[in-house]
Amino acid sequence: MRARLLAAAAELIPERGWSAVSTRALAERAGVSSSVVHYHYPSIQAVLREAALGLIARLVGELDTVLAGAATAAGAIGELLAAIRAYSGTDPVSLLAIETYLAASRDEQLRAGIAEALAEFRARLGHWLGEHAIPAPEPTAAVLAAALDGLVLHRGLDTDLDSATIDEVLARLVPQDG
Amino acid sequence: MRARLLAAAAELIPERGWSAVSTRALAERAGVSSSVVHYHYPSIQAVLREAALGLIARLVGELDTVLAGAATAAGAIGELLAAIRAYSGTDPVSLLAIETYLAASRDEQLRAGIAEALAEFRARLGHWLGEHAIPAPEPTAAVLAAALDGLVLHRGLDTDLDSATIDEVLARLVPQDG
DNA sequence: GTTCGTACAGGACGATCGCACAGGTCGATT
DNA sequence: AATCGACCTGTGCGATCGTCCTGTACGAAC
Repeated sequence: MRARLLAAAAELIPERGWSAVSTRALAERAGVSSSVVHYHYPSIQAVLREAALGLIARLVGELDTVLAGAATAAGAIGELLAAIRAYSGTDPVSLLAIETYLAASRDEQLRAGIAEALAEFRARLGHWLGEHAIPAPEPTAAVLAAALDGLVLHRGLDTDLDSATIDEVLARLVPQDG
Repeated sequence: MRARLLAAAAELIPERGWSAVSTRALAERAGVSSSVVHYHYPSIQAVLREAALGLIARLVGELDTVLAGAATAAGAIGELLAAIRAYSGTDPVSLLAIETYLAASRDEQLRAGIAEALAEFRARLGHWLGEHAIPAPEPTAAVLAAALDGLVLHRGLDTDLDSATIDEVLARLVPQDG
């Protein structure tokens, strides 16, 4: 039942906004009484936090499988862009991620969790870039991660952001010796 | 008095979150009765929308003065990074901007307004890049704008993101012939 | 067969929400 | 002096909020 509550939270946060997810709406979506929420969790915030951090962790975990499909650095950019192509900036996953960024500014526990996930993402990406002879791998990973998040953010406002030219521009970030 | 309400909204949106700004809190911050809100505006959403779009427009307007201080493309990157250095990702302006992005997904009028502002930002930046012989200026401007927004977003979680190395990495986006 | 802990339902608490409406103050107009 | 419109206050409506409290169904333990 905790899983059903978490799934309901993951649906409602993008729909209504973090601070507008109510106990009753959450329970109704999960198909249970509103008392169940406070039986399993001390507060609404705790449900939202767990649901959000769970999704973020899954997103970070996807990085490895994405990078596994790329041989060159430019190829990795293409793979990364292809991976975030599913996130239109208006889909539930994108919105939930951004909502979590914001809620983290008002919830220290959430901030710590998401900061750890971001650090892990950058560390893995930086390690991969270093292995593929990209100069300054860690800062490059940081800029790349920020650019990917920013692109998802902007794609919610301009759906033209997935043109092929974006790939070429973003590939400038990973200069190859050859 | 409308100005006082808008100023109060600009304070409260980052503090509480878009959907958690109430009529009474808004009125109290502005130093008036809660009825004043509905006297000047048809709804709370209308106040938040006007306040948010006003701030976004001011931010876009800053671009020209920033670019005016740069001669080369790499110099422009430095100026842009210096300009967003004031936005820590946890300051009111950053948070208000991100809140507006999110609220736009639930408010078509807001979405149209912010999309127009973003288009203008990219057009101006793209035009400047084109004048300075950067290849593919428009897509470069789009990626650059996304990267800047993403960097602000991530700086809220990792304050190390303003190291000098970021400048060099981001400067790869604007290759010069020489 | 009785006891007991777990997992749920239902209802009620005071607080707060957006919004509407009736009155009141006050400078400008006639 | 009377009138008017702009602007603001106070109050109240019904709805919804988070949380707590009281059952109750039910399988496991003994």
